[in-house]
Amino acid sequence: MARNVEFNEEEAIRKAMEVFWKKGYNGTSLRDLTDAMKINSSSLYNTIGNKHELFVKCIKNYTETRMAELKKAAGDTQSPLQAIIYLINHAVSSIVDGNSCMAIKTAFEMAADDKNIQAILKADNNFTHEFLRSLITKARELGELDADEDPETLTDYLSSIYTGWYESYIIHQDPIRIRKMAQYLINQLSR
Amino acid sequence: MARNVEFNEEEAIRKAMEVFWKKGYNGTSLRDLTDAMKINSSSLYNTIGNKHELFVKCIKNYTETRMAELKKAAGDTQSPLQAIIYLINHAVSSIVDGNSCMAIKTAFEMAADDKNIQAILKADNNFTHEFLRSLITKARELGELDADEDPETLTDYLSSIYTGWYESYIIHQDPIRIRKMAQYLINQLSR
DNA sequence: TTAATTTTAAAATGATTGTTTTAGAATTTG
DNA sequence: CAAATTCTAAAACAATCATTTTAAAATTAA
Repeated sequence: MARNVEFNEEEAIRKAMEVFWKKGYNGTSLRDLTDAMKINSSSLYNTIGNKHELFVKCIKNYTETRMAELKKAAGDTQSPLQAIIYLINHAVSSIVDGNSCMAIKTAFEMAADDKNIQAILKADNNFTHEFLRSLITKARELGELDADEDPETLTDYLSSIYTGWYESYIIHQDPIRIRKMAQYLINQLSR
Repeated sequence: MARNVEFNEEEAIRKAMEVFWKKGYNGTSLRDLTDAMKINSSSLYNTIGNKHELFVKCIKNYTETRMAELKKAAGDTQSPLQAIIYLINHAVSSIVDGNSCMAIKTAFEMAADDKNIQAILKADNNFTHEFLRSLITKARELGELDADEDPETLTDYLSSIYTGWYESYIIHQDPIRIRKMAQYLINQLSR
């Protein structure tokens, strides 16, 4: 009948994601995107859709990759508290690596006005929440963690805490500050 | 010699700030601005400057207003710990009011690429830091706060913690979650 | 009042925005 | 191979972008 799509859609979306990640939705032009994806705009509109639809695919790709990574990290079932500490240190590493989190940037740029985007971020958030909560519950059962607060709140508290660390790093570019805040948090949990 | 500027520059900047605050820098067009400011673009360019210069004035206005509010709140010198708790609750109120913080939005949208903006946010951050640190130091001298961690780190920890609460509220729109996280933090400090 | 000067509104600027059309090259299936 | 189909590249699209120009209205000081 006819030929197939020439470019690799997955790879093209990954390229587009990098651009959106760096420049934000409104800061990215369609030419920025097609340049990075190395495809013509007609191909883009034929196979993927318009700018907004492309962005949705990118942010979904981003959150799904993160969820997969989290699942993988779960495989190493050390003690639950150690797993939590591992996750905190993992966050620290990605912060001081310099590229800010795309989900956070997107939340502040778009989620208040764009219910579609908001729902995607919410799903991602809920996944992380579930994941963390299960670790916290296990840690309490094993006596690794105090049982003085309800686990839901502690989960919320933990899963939102490092957003401010990203902001701090953007503004001050100081890895030591981030590491110290993380250590402070870990000390709070461990005692 | 010649006539004076007709419009009130301060008020015009305040109007512009509201637009930037809501839509971000890249999401705001010059027409959005001149419509809100109720001035012609030629007047804008003659008296204030271009879009970026206007934004700088807006974000400066925002941070300066916040600094003034913080100074005012300092006047009520209750116990330093009570002052800290007051500030936490103040943050909660402004979060659940719905308008996200302009400084945070700007940090994630621009500060990584725009050193000028970064410096303004850094100055604002340093001011808050100094303010909080002095409260923390006093609280420790009065025995209201444990002296087990260095005050710099605790200050960093506190001043960055509510950025994640803003994000949580944008995504989940749940005031109770924010209040519980704040209460958890206050309990951590007070015990 | 008049000359000098500046502000203003409206229109024009060229560049860039996101998106679509046109036309032809490529590929698949019968 | 040949017809059908769908892809791709390049150009065109109108709309909007930030910014500037034009020209007249307004205000000031002499």
